[in-house]
Amino acid sequence: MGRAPCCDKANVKKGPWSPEEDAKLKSYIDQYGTGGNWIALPQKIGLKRCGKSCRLRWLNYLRPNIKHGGFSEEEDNIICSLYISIGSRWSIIAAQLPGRTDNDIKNYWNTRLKKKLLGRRKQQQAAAAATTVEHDHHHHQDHQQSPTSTSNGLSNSALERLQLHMKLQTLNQNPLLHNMLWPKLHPFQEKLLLQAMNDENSNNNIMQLPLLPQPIMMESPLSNIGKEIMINPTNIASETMAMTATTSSNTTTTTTTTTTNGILDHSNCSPSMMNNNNINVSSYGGAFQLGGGDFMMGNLDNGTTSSLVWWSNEFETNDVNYDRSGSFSSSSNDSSWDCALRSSDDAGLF
DNA sequence: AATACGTACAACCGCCCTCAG
DNA sequence: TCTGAGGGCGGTTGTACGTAT
Repeated sequence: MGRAPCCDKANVKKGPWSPEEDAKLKSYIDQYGTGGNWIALPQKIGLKRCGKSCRLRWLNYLRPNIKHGGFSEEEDNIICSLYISIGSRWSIIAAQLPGRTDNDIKNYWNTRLKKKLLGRRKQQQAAAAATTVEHDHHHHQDHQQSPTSTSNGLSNSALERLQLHMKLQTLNQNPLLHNMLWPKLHPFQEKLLLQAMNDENSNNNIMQLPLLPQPIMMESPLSNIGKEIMINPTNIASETMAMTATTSSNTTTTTTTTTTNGILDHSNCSPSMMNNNNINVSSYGGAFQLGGGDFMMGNLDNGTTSSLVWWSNEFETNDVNYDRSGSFSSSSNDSSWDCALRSSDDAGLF
């Protein structure tokens, strides 16, 4: 059963916003706020616009401190690492980049960054030609039938992330991703990726990529090796998770903030992977072991900032598998990290 | 100069989730 | 417990602008 439309489509203006409309909307919200009801807003102001359209215009363009264009290399790195880790959760990625909107990042990724990293499709095909049968150019036509997945069940996003992952492995000195090291794919994951790219006629719709049973070894120097980052119990079940861990040389202080639907929440809910609430930065030379759980992690380290991505199949507690993705960032005197994690359900895509 | 093609980005569509009643 | 309105989100489209032929 369909839903009633949120507004009278016939009497609503669409298309680009005029400066007058912008001014009306901005001055009203500056003065009175949104009132928590976008649908009613345009009527109050006298705008012939859908409430959703007003919301979008405000969030993506009119609200204060919005940045447009001019993405920095650091922002590129964060977007890339988060995309590999959590996929197209643009709102979560945007939350890590102050002043950026999910729409902006999504557009930037689709139109520029993806091409910058992966190159053109023909180049991808050429790279894959040694081991695969060329078929990739059918993807656009596939949209009618299967807009979000390949015939073997891997989502296009997951496939793209795998391709990106493999591509980055081959680029020891990618000028864009300076000093960035990525964990290698497990041979079995690699095999499945190639199979996914080859197997045009496969009917397998439940393909899952297994996780590695051990941490990835890497050689990236990381200033925090040997230190221990304390993480307080955190409500993992929250829609969006944000944690901040602050460390200093010998003493460890922890500030943990969990955001549940925009509301700060410090309730107790410790996932099994965070044994003793410790994230132990082990001597794996950039790989991290976390509470003894099975996980993989990659990092990028430019000397002052390290960004980590990791995923685990131990992301569960109280017999509940959480299917939410989350992210946390931590800062210390000598480094700051931005991390993203994936739950076991999603991890199969990687 | 005209046309075709490519790119960037604002905006829309429609599905999903949350939560109040 | 159920229902539906509103908000959030990702995917997609429309269009202006730039570049190549």
